[in-house]
Amino acid sequence: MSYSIGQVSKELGITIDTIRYYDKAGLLPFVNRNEAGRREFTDNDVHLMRTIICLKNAGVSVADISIFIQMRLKGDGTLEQRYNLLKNHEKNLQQQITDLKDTMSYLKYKEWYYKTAVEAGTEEIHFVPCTNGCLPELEEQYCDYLKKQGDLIELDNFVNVRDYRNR
Amino acid sequence: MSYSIGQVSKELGITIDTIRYYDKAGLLPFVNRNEAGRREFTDNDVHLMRTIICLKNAGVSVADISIFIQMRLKGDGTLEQRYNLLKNHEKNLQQQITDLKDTMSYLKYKEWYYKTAVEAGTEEIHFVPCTNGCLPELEEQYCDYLKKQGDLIELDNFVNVRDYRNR
DNA sequence: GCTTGTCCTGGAGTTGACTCCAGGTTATAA
DNA sequence: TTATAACCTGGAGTCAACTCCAGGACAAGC
Repeated sequence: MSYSIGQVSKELGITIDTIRYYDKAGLLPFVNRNEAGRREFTDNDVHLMRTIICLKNAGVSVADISIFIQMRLKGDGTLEQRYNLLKNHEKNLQQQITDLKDTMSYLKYKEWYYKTAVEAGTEEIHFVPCTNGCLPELEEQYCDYLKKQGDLIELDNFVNVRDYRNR
Repeated sequence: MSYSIGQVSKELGITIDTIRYYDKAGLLPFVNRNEAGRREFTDNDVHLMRTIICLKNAGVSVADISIFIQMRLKGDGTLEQRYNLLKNHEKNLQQQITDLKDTMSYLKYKEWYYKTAVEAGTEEIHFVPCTNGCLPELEEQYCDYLKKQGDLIELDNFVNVRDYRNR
């Protein structure tokens, strides 16, 4: 049993053009063709493509994934290299996750900022009078708000982010 | 006290060209110039730029950040719109974090796959004999490994990801 | 006062990851 | 059997986000 490019496209949620682009870029050397030259994908091919998409989601470039696939073709001699490549991308990924969490923390602070401003009807409640600069105690006020909410995890995270940003 | 574009560049870890690009794109209408036409950044400007970089890290496009900044210039009438814009990006961000965590889970599985293959000296230990396809019980083996390690959180996450992928 | 460094603008070039198109072949359904 | 749907290739186009460059102005150290 095999699948056409259109079926795989639907299954994986990526366009036909993208699959062909990946093929051109050397990401799919394992996909066979029928007599007419059309691609025929096996279940295993689709599984491998899920791994490729996973690496993409992890922020690995098409060029790097291509290197990984080329190593795969070379056999067992490259096992360790492949392991190291993944380990490296795990580090990147961990950093990305940390960054996004920090960004989220900051975003929540900004949401609080705008929620309170909307309630007050003006942004000025956060400014030093007669300026466009924020009050120095603003972040402290937000911490108090988090404490009142009992959100100690977010509080802890925000304090870290704030320390970093004001470094 | 004010800073030159070069100082800000170092402070924020982005290039001078990128700062000028952001300015051209309408992200920095608040930055003033001196008599000679050079940009002079205040502490508050730098603080605002950190927020812009934060939004960038959250995956917000330069065009969307520009909209946000334009709303800021329009004053209190846009407070609610700004809050909603942030709330929307919070959703995106939460999705990104979830995706990255799932990707991480899958990456760890692949690392285990390669670690065991390296130890065995060949990738074939994971294949159905005489094929290039993986054993159907492979993921189960990994689950057993996680259980033995006592890593029940990762186990739980991996099972979810696996269910989704094998949907 | 001269050299070297930092800044300015407008605009062109680059990169990565697609996305689209022309022109053609094969498969399927009425 | 004929239309239309799905596939093929090579190559051009697009888009976002930079990145670089030419040509010129101002600043700072010696």
